[in-house]
Amino acid sequence: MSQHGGLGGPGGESLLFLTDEQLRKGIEAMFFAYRGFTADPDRILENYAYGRAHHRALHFINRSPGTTVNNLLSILGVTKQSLNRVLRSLIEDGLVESRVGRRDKRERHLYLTQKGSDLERDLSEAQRNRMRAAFRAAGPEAVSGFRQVLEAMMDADMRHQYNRLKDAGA
Amino acid sequence: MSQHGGLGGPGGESLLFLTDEQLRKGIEAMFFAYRGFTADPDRILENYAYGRAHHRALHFINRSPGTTVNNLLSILGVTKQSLNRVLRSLIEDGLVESRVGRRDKRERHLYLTQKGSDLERDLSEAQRNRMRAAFRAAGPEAVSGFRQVLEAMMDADMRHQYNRLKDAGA
DNA sequence: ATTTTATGTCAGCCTTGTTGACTTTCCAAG
DNA sequence: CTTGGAAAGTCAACAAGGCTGACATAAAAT
Repeated sequence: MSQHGGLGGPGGESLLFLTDEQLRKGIEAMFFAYRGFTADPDRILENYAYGRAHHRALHFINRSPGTTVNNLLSILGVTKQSLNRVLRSLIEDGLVESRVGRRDKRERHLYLTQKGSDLERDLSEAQRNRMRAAFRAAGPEAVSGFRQVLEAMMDADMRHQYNRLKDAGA
Repeated sequence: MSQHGGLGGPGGESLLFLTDEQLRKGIEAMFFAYRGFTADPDRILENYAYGRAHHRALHFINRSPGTTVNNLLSILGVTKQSLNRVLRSLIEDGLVESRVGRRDKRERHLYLTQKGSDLERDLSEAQRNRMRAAFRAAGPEAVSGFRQVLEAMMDADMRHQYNRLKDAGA
């Protein structure tokens, strides 16, 4: 086993926190925290015929209005069939508008309608409230560390997606 | 909108990091990081007839050998029917042993067999490797902040479960 | 003119969650 | 000792949301 920690050998001071025990705590923290992270939007979605997949679509369309289907596909990391099922219901219900591209007419550009924007706001507000409470409780330095670790945990291509979004909105 | 930040009014210095923009970055970081978090075990599980649900069961049985079904139920937060399907296949395939309770014979105490322990080790090693790389890249202080924010993000009852596990293993 | 790309759609499958109804076992209170 | 209720397991039916494969259409690119 890779049990580091304890005795401060050469470089030991930087390995002190990397025991399997510490790593397992991190793993379990991710597991339990993610449950909390999704709990509030999930509760709201129970009142609709929508699930987490719809929430994700609404979030990223709101985030990048006019985004194409292909773009959304690569961000969400699902198949087009899977996404299409979600988008179809959102379009039918009038939460998302799909406009044919002007330059490239094959593309569909996605926008939230007022109705879609309203639901997105409800969902993200619930999620932001929890995030805000957690950030407030932990403090600014903890928040910085939180983000650093999460960024380092992403796959490289997802980190690029994340950074494109991050920079676009800032 | 609850756009704080900017101008350092009364208490402004402690709210500087709580803009909706910062919160949204935190939300997206959680989303993308969780994908990375599960990616490696998922890849291993493709070679078996198992999924994430089996991984979770193996993890927590390994974590608390002899735990009862009810106990596992409350940790995993699923229905007994859902867990039962997973446990049944793990028991049939000889990865988990279910022993009738000595004091209360209604209870089943769950243990990993050698085979179950082997798979659990593979899965958790893959997950730990990523966590270790992220922790190493971010540094000890970031790790502390990471854990603080995640703990604050959990539901209260999940935080209790987490702490019981945390203390037991330490 | 042909190929590639973007999108949509149909059919079918899997995992993993749900509810409801029911049985068996067995501890514990009356 | 009987009975109520808790713990566990099972069966059936269903839904969300992933997946693959096959196919259609329109439009861009070559």
